[in-house]
Amino acid sequence: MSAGKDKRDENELIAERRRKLTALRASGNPYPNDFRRNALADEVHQSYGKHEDEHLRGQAIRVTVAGRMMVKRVMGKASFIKLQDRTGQIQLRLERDRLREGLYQEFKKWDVGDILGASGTLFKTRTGELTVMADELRLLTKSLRPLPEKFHGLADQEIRYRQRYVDLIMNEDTRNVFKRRSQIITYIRAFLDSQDYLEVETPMMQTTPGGAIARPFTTHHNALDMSLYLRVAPELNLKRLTVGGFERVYEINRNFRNEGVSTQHNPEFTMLELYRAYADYEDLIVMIEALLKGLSQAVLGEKSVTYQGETYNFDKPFARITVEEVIARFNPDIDQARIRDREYLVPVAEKLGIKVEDNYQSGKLQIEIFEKTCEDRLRQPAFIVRYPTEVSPLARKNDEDPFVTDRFELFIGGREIANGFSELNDSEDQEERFRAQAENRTAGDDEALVFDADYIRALEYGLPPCAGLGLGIDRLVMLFTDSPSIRDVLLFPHMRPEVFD
RNA sequence: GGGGAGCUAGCUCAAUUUGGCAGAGCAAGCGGCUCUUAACCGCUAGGUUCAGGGUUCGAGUCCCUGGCUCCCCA
Repeated sequence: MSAGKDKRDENELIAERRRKLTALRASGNPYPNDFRRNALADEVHQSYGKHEDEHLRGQAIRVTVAGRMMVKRVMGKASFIKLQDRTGQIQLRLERDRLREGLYQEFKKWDVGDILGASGTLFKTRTGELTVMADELRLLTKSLRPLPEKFHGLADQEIRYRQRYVDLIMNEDTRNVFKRRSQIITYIRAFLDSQDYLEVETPMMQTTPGGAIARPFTTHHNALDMSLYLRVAPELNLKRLTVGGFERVYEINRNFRNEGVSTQHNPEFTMLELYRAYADYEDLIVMIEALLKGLSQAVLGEKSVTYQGETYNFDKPFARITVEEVIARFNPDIDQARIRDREYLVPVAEKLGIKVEDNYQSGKLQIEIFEKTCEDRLRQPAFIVRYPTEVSPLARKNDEDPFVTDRFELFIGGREIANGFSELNDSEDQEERFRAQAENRTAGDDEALVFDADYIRALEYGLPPCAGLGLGIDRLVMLFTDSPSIRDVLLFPHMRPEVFD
């Protein structure tokens, strides 16, 4: 659709507007920046919407507004138009005889999409719509490209994503998604700041991919002539800061993972990651429950959220169940006594269509089986706990059962929203885990962790006992905006390049 | 990576079982109209049907290749 479209874009409609622009240039500046408004659409509605017409006219309340003209209805010597600003729309009535000589004639040549400023007094129309009777009117920005049709608006998904500016002009729902996204992040910051967390920023470009099991992007630094990775997680740096004495830190920022693109995945995505000293994963579970409950209340005004027709409740403590228990629950045929037996699990996994690699031990097999058979059935908020040590190279082993770690993942609506654990602060144990990951990497697993000698050195100075958490902001925003695709909550989702010829 | 759906005027969409003059509404231009709400009335103009190739007397439609988007699966 978009390929090769640019040339034809210079069509008659644009040519006509360009002619108008040329005429405007001849008689003045079509892009002035000396106009200042004193009212926003929503403020005007809030302050005066309830007053009667007679009262409004008696008060002669003057306002000066500005915005993009979204509606233009000319009826001879009078018109109604609507201006849209960041708060909404306000109607204006223009009458030829109330405006400067000749201005109404000029206005009739202006187009929907142009940005205007106007002053006048408030009244209400016969149908009760609060309206500004304008006596001053200026063109502030000439628009050259026609907006989508006023009734259906912009529906083409591709254009909505590629030309988000048009989507934002046309679709209030889109504007509301991104306003809510901002509210959510603001709430999270306030929540953490109130608990004395320190917000930090750590490098996005690193010499190792960072602490997560994921495939990285690589880039190149020209002056230093060296390869760099875009981080897959800030985890190791944030724990270095915890070693340094920042006992409560967090970062809300981008991670980059070189994976497929889908309704759930974008190559760059936003995570909250936090670390808290003298706390374990159970403390974080309690914290997340409080965070989500408070967030829901703050953003939606209630303690539950309805997503794609299904309602999730944040009011009660969330379910907690171990990985092995949840596998048993959804796979009653599996022999629980042999759930750590690799020889037993391999054929079970293969029967499920899982491609079993030689280096998969029973923990990895458990997780593959879990992902295949359990994940999307976890609808109400649930913490899955005790992840196998094999797949948790940075998490603390459980004191009683070293096969598993003190780790959880939070699932809502069948999707992983958060991942957290008590941190591994035994440098010798960590060194062994890195070596195991390095072996996997040598065996061809390009998602495996890279041995990070400086991180071991940091741990050797002493990482206080602590717990850490990663929470996917995009997925959280999807949940709280009822958005079916991650692209709907990213202002500029990743797209293949548009071809301009 | 595999499967399915889609791409027609600036926008939203049509175009008959089985190939036969590519249309409407909005937007635009001109004219009319001093309370409209997708304002209304009249006239006019607007097309590389995603791109390239093929079949055919004739292709938006059928076939092949490619591009981009969406959805499902891995």
